[in-house]
Amino acid sequence: MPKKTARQKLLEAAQTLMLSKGYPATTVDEICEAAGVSKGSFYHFFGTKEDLALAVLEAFQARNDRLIAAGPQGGVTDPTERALVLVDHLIAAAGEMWGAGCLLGNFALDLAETHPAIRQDVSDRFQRVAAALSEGMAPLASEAGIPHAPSAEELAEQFIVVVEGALVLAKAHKDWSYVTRALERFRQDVRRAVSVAT
Amino acid sequence: MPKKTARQKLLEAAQTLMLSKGYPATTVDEICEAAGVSKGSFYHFFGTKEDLALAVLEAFQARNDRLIAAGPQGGVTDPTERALVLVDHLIAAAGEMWGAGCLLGNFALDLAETHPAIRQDVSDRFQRVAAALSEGMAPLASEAGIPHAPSAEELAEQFIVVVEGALVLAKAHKDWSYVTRALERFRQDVRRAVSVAT
DNA sequence: TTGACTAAACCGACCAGTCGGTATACATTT
DNA sequence: AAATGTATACCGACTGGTCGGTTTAGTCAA
Repeated sequence: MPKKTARQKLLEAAQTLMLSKGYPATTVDEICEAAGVSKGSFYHFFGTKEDLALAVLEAFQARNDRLIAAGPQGGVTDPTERALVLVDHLIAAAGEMWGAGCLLGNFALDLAETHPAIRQDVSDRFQRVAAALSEGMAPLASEAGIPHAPSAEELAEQFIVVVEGALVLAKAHKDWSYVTRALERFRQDVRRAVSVAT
Repeated sequence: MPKKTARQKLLEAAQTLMLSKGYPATTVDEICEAAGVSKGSFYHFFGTKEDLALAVLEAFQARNDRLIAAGPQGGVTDPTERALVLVDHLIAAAGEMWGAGCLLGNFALDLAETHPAIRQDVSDRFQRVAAALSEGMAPLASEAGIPHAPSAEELAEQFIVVVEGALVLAKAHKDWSYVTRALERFRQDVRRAVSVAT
């Protein structure tokens, strides 16, 4: 069982570098140096740079899945309340999940046209989190007491849209508060659309 | 009369290529070939690839400014109505403005860490459109008949967030309808936040 | 012995940027 | 009107360096 170090260090170094500079600007040599690992090792573990990117994507989303599942919404019994707690938790954990950016969004913009396999992988992963969030937000949709209220799928989709868009602005302005504000507005929009106080 | 051909063709080719593949993956040779212009010409007009990127950015935003200004909101007298017409126009013209993506967003994610000058330029341009939209949306903020209603600045910021985020998803899924839906939801959110019917 | 791993030299493709040169147009001089 | 100067547009082979990836030669632990 190949375990602990080299591969893991490569994944972490690659994630950091690719989040900050993007995939094309991150060189294999650079990743190896940052990980303190030889290039021979790199190609022992990953067939190509693209393979590494897919593995990093997997690790990135696995971590976020864990962070979402670790929220307090599990302990809430009332369905509507649980959905609202989920939204609050997503917002509270945003820094941990996307503090350095979102690999899915970065890769989508960078590689959609040039690396079809990565684009497909990113697309699938977006679908998966959309489905998961949609399930968690379902009570908010059935609750809807207002005309043109969005479905659970729409709420989930809009959440992802807001996160990705806010990250773009945060990076452009080097100011993470764009994310905080955008998510807070999303929170208010959801509550208005469903007519829940606060 | 300003000269017509080579420089202009380079700008157009570069815009198309950079929107689709991103800045780093777009080579100078490729731009020259697409423009039907020699490399010598390229470096006659632009000092570096980065200079070209800045020029393309300028052209991109100039075009969008024109498209926004060309909307029907100018002819509306009632302030609130005019602001709502502006929002509708932005959504209607989204395809023309961002049908192939948004250079500001692409560059922000791609180049923020590696090309400080471009990042600064993008940041300034985002600020500029935010200010312009904010001015156009001001009546909606003062109208606010609902608690926690967003300010005009917040409305403008959220609009940009939604556009950029939706473009990320559209590219990931190769499906532009993500933009249409996200903007439609934004429209509803705005009207709810300001309590205007429809 | 075998399989995980290191170290570094190496390769071919490719890339941004350079350089020497030609072409045209329009002045200025003779 | 011819000759000359000059500024700008434009060309494409070429250079120096970088990148992803390979190869070789070896280390170390189970």
